[in-house]
Formats: sequence, C-alpha cells, structure tokens
Amino acid sequence: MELVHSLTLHLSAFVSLSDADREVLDKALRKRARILAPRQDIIREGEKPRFVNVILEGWAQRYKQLADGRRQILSFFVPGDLCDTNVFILKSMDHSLSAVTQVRLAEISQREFQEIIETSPRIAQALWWSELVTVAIQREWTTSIGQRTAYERIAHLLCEMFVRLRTIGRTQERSCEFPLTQSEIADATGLTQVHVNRTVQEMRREGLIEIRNKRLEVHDLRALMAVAMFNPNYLHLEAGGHECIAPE
Amino acid sequence: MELVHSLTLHLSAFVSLSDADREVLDKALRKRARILAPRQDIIREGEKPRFVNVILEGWAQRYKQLADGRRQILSFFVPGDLCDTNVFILKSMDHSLSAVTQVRLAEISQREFQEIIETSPRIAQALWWSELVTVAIQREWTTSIGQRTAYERIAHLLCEMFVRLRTIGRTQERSCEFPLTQSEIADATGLTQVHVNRTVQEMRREGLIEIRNKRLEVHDLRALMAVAMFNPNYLHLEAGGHECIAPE
DNA sequence: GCGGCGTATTAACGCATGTGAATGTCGGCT
DNA sequence: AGCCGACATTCACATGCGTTAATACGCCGC
Repeated sequence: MELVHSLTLHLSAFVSLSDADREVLDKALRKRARILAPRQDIIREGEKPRFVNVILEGWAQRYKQLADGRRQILSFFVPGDLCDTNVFILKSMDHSLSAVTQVRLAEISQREFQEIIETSPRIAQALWWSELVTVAIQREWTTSIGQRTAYERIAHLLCEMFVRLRTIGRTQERSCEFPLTQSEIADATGLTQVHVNRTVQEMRREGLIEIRNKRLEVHDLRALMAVAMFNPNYLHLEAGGHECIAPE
Repeated sequence: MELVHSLTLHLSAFVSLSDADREVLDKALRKRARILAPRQDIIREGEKPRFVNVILEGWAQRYKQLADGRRQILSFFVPGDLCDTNVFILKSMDHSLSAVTQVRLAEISQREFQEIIETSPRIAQALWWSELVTVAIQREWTTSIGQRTAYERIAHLLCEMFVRLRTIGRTQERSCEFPLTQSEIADATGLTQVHVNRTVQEMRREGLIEIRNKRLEVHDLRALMAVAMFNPNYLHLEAGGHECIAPE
C-alpha cells in the first residue's frame, strides 16, 4: 500500500537496497496478508511455526507465560519488524506472539523466504543483520530487567521504542505513537502496574516525558537517555545511532 | 583430542550427523585453537568480531556492563556451544565474552564457516538450530529475571545447566560440574551475592541440592524442576527433553 | 604449619517494589 | 445524554531483596 514498505525502511538502516531488491520485498509482502484485532494471538506457544511474519502496520508483542499465569513480554514489534526468521526448523513455538494494537502483517512461507535469500544476497545480509539485532535487543532487555531500577528500566524502554520508530520514520520531532498500557509496560519490565504508574508519574513531574492518548512525548531525549544509560550500540544502526543523541 | 567433539554431541541433540559431517567438524575445530585462563576476556564490547568461537573445554560467559559498572551475565557456554554464529556482519560487539574456568576454544573464520555451511546442509541446519536455541535461552532468562522469585530463578538456572550438560554427556546420575561462584550466579540472575547465599542454603536445607567443590549435586531433579517451573521446551531437544524428568 | 586470598556465611537494618483494593477518568456505544 | 468498560490513579501496608560490613572457611604457595 505504502510507497515504501516499513520493511524496506527497517532494512535500510543497515544496507541501501537497490530498486530490484525493493521490488523483491514488495512482491513477497503482497502474497499473504493478515489483519488482527488488538490483543489477538498471532501464534501460540506449542504451535508449529509455518511462516515468517512481517509487521506492516501496528504493534505486536512476543510473550511467555509461566505455569501459574505470570506473564513476561519479551519484545515489541513495530512496522517493518520480522518475527522469527527461519524459525521453520523448530517443531514448536516456545513462546507466543500477539497483536498489541490492530495489526496488519504479511506471512512469508519457507519456500518464499528461501527464494528471496537466494535471489538477493544483499537482502539476505540485511535479514541476518535484522535477526542479530533482535537477539541483541533481547540481551539488552535481560540486562535492563536484571540490573536497572524501575525508573531506569522504563526510561530505557521508552528510549528504545523511540529510536526504533525513528529509524522507520514514525516519529515527530519529540513524540511518537505509543499504544502500550501501563499494564503492558509492567509485563515487559518485570514490574507491577501500580509501580509503573508511580514511576511514569515521577518522570512526568520531572518534565522528562508525558504519555497520553497513546502518544509518547519526549521532552528531553538526552536526559532520558542519560538516566536510562541508553547506549544505542546494540541496535547496530549504520549511523551508529549517534544521531540519536539529538543536538539540543 | 576427544574421540567425539562436544560440538558433535551438541549438534546431535538436533540431527544425527554422518561420518562425513563429523569429519568436516573435526577438521574445522583443529585449525585455530586458543586457551584462556579463568576470567580472561575472549572478546570485549566494542571490538570487531572476526571469528565464531566454539567452546571445546571449560565454561565461558557472555556479559554486559552498564556505564556505572553494574554487570549482567547474559548466558553461560559449556563445551560444544557456539558463540555468535554469523556475527561477522556486525561492526562491533555490543557485549563481552569471557572465560569462567580455564577454557579451550576453537576460532572459526568467516571463510571457513561459510565453507562448512556450503559443504554440509545438515550441519548448516544444525547450526541454525543451535542459534535458535541460544536465542530461546536468552528469552527464558529474560522471563526468569522478570517473573520468577530468587528461589525459582536459581532453581531454574541449575535445571538448565544440568540438562544442557546432560545432552553433551557431562553429568553423572545426579551431579555435574558447576564452577560458578555465588557471585557469578548473582550476576546471572540479577540478585546480590548475599541473597544468592541465603537462597542456596535454603535449597540445601530443603534437601533439593548441594553445591560444593565446584560440583552441583541434584538430590531431587523432579522437585527442582517443579519449583523452577522448568519447561525444557525452549531447549528444543529432539527427544523433547522429556527424558529430563528422570524416573525416580 | 603458617599466612593470605578468594569465597562463603552471618547479621542488622533499610528501601524499592509488591499487594489488594477502592476510586477516578475518559472515550465509545446506544 | 448516560452508561459501561478499560485504564489510570491513589492509598495503606507488607515483604523480598539490597546494603554494609564483619567473620569464617578452605585451598595454595612457601
């Protein structure tokens, strides 16, 4: 639909794609589309993975539930993100994927995926990069939950989402879409909803940020990054993510 | 040195390799070896990755440090484990690797790695599987730190290491090597050393486990798995890991 | 056998975050 | 306009885990 797919923008953070490459991607994404309602599952733990999912529109999440119901959100996906490259090999999912907002996604079969990789080495490389970044994000989340305080953790999540959205051109000067509820932030950061509320309010009082109407307003990105100890190196952006630290 | 390399055993948890496959692996591992003293860094954050490292002997770890020195251990490697398949693409490491015990490892260059993959599709598949398992472990750690209590978290780590060691034939009936200090367990689980001590003692008092002399004795694996809510599905073992739940 | 160093153990105390539950707010549906 | 459901906010209180620091243990080198 769009002139430039989010996937193209996402991969362009690593390599510049040729027109032919873009054509290949566009074609792949047109094949098999799916629209999901907010909170609907995309695939659940235990099921056999059959497609690579590419988010075209909306936010999605990866999560895992313990036997007694405790839930950990493991990552968020925004437009352009791929869920589980090459996951076909596995017999069954060890976690679930679901929509956060309404989501439009493209399913790519193993055959199609293989074909893309063989057709365009440049795309293959970019997909590898994307996969490595996904893993690096997971590591950063582990670090965040293991070492950062509640305040730092939430600040870090906000920085990450803001920067990721910026690479696909989905931010304004100092704001971006932000459809997460406090309860979802809680499940993602290993905190309780009540404590997320306390903490977000503190950040607001201090003039760092504001979240309302499903939008995040970042008043002072530099300061937010500083308190979060946000180092964008793990996103492996070509520009080094240093343009992140916006000139004030 | 060994008749069967740990790497072969590790990959055999997913596919059965042919003699030719084993030959390919053996050859690759003989090329470039390195021995590291305990605690010595293998590669540090910021450096350019040039090799895939395969642990041949000893334990290693992946870790990340925040600006102010707080450290999170992100994963442990045991013999047969690969560190960072295909990481060549990236400009620089976003975390560090270091030895826990004395470590013997093999470095595989990008060219060699490429060659292996092209020579043997079966090995290529197995390497992919291994990579997917590594990521799944990372997700499980995120879940553990985010949702499990200290007691559950430590129990979970013990279960994981025991089961992983078992797939490479490094366990006895109810015990295995376990060279981690309480301080390292703390950095891996996001706890303090003092609290790890309290918790490990509690587990000992309850007759679940015993750690002494760099060995872990698991008195009751079933019970340990139960308190940890340990579900081996994320290790994606062919046997389903169900033989894990050892008959009493 | 002695001294030293890395590690484990113990203790007293504090606080960040959790728990449970009531109340407020706002946007959407009828 | 009014109701409803989802979400945010507030409050009182509880606790798991952190902090600091002193002490004990066990192995290694001399």
